[in-house]
Amino acid sequence: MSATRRIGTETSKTRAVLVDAAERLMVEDGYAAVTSRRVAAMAGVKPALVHYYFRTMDDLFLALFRARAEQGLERQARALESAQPLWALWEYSRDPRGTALTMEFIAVANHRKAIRAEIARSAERFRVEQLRGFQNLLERYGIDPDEYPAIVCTVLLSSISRVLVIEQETLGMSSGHEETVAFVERFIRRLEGDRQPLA
Amino acid sequence: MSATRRIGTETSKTRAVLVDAAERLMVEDGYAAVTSRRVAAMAGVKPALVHYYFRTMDDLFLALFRARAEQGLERQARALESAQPLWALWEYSRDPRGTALTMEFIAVANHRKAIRAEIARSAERFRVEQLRGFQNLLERYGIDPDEYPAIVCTVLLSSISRVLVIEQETLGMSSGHEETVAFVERFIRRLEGDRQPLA
DNA sequence: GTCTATACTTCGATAGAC
DNA sequence: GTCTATCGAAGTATAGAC
Repeated sequence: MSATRRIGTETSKTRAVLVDAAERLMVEDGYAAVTSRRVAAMAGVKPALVHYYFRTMDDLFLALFRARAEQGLERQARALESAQPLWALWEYSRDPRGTALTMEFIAVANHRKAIRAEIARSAERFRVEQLRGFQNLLERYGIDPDEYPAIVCTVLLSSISRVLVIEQETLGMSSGHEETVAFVERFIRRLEGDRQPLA
Repeated sequence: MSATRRIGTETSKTRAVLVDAAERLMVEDGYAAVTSRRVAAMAGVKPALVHYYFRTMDDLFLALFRARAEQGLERQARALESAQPLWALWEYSRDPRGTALTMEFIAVANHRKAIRAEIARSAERFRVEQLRGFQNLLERYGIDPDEYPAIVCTVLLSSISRVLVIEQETLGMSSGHEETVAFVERFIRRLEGDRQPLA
């Protein structure tokens, strides 16, 4: 391995295509399916090109993770600023694609130490941002913070949505889901009324 | 592949050692680390022996899964029959080892279709058994089933505990955990009092 | 920027000796 | 029951031509 090995630019169109292909493989077939050969095949290029844009496969995983985490943070911020923040956040958290990706990355974290730190840092940031939003919200809605602390609401919301999505999407299992969704939405409705259709 | 290929007995001592090795690898390094070579190395035998006891690696995954699922169901049943069922179930659900294994199997399910059905069936069984226990419990404790349906309690308990364990064990992340645990245990304490030390 | 060609590793699986 | 030996497939990664 020479120290001067060439690497493609980060703004390349092909690079973005490779990241998208990696994402599709990861969501549909699991992280073990994200190999240079299969990513290249899905993108319609040759495997060597993957290594031209990403020195190692870890670099590709990290590029994908960072791109999606960035988008996720923005989406969460928009949800918190919307007219019905709880509804918006609940819907966002139940998005199957994002959760499937998150779960695969957590699995990756279990055996690629280089990636674990990045994921942990990002997860922490999601939580902190969401907590900040919840603190404002619960105060606005007049919730007693001793009875329902904002941080607890944050953890509960992500826990419930995540497990529901995993069971549904990955395992095709849904017993108790309808009732749990109704239970959560009863709370939200009490605070924000019925969900208004988006403009 | 001849149709008469030899296969070792299910009661073999070595076979059990191989299953244990597979479990350790899976928990510590993720499912991708469970290869015939590495399992054999950890068990102190040669790779060919793995294929003598398990025709394919899928067979090994399934054997591991079934064995642990069986143990888990028994443990859950004992928890539900104990003096403080909610406390016992809560503690059982927060066991790190079991959850790490569960998460890896869910990741496996995403790309090994043969294993998905088995996991889904097992998860369903856990839920049904726990639901049955909760229905008795909540009635005994005088909980209004319209306000807190047993099935919802079941889903909530598994969701919260699972996400807490993943974040803690896999990512080393713990913000909000203490508060969430306190929140859950406040409910349990209201129904079953303080946790009594085990005999 | 993309390719061909290739080195090296690890994997699943099997046949057959002991 | 356990081993040696081995095949073919698939993986990561690199050098160098175009």
